[in-house]
Amino acid sequence: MGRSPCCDENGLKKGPWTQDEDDKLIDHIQKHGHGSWRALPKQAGLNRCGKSCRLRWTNYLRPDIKRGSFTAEEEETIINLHSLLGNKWSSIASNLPRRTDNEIKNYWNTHLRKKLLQMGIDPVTHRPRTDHLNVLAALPQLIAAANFKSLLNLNQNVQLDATTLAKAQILHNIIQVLSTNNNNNPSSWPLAMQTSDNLFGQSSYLENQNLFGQSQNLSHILENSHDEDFIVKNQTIDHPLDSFSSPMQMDVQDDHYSLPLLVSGSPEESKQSQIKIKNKDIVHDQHHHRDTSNPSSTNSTFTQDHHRPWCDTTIDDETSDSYWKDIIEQTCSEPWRFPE
DNA sequence: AAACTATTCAACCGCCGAACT
DNA sequence: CAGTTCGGCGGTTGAATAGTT
Repeated sequence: MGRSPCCDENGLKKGPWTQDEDDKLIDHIQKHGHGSWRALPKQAGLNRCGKSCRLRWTNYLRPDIKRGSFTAEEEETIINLHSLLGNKWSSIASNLPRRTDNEIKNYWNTHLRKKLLQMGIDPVTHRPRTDHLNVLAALPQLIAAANFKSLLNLNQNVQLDATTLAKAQILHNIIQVLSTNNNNNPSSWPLAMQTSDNLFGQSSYLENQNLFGQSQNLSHILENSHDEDFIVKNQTIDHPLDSFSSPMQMDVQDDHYSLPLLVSGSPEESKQSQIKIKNKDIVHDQHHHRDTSNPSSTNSTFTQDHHRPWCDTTIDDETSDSYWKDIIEQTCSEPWRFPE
């Protein structure tokens, strides 16, 4: 079956639409409706194929289209629906009044997908990534988990592999530098990072014995977080990044240790709230009861990525060790912004 | 100021299923 | 019933723009 593309017809114009073409299309549809898209171009005096006209109308000229930035609610809706529907853009669009599937698709590919990746969430499965990038992206959660376990005085005999340790060391340096450079002067970071001789020794969070003293594998911490010992009700724990930010607490309720609910604002809102860490940012996701045997596989959606200095960097699916170099470089080139 | 790189998004491409002939 | 047409969908492209060196 199938058919040849309608635009293969001789002499039909392709590419960006002119104002004159737009006017003709709008005028024709307002007067006669679109009827048969194939017949429309000739009737409207357009040297375009019907498909091109339909696309132009449905994605751009239609009067009921809402354009501009996506609201936080819209973002949340898209992410939630995408976790349920996958790349069913038309279905997702049907739940977002006045937004087109094309716009949602573009927004996903250019903003939301990256945002999820930066949070260590696989944008396809909507679950935490399991590759080494996840260790970085989910660092706050991982470290919090480690601290949490330490608080509970658990003893674990788990090997920490050298690679993970090395990466954690780099991250520790980064965070330590951030914590000691409250003047927002990124130019001082590289030197500070190079001269940091305080590896694992005095950190307020990395001196955690379970994490480094007893060589607790980071991922294993989460994998084992369903242990009964790991379940605490109605407690809050200090976030390990407290040393350079306002206290962040994890709400631990209902026998769940929850990863952050993922809700994100529009680009404008994200800028305003970037790097802002507040207690409310991490909440128990009561709407997504995940498998408690694997807390890392939360089905929660995204909230804010501003608790990472590398939040604006792009992390592709393809990974390599050079990534870590890039992380350091990017971290040092991007100013850390503190809560206002 | 120019060259280069990264990002955005409008538009196109190719495929599919339903309707039509 | 087979072939054709059509509308719709998701993936991809590439020009325009913004940012960086």
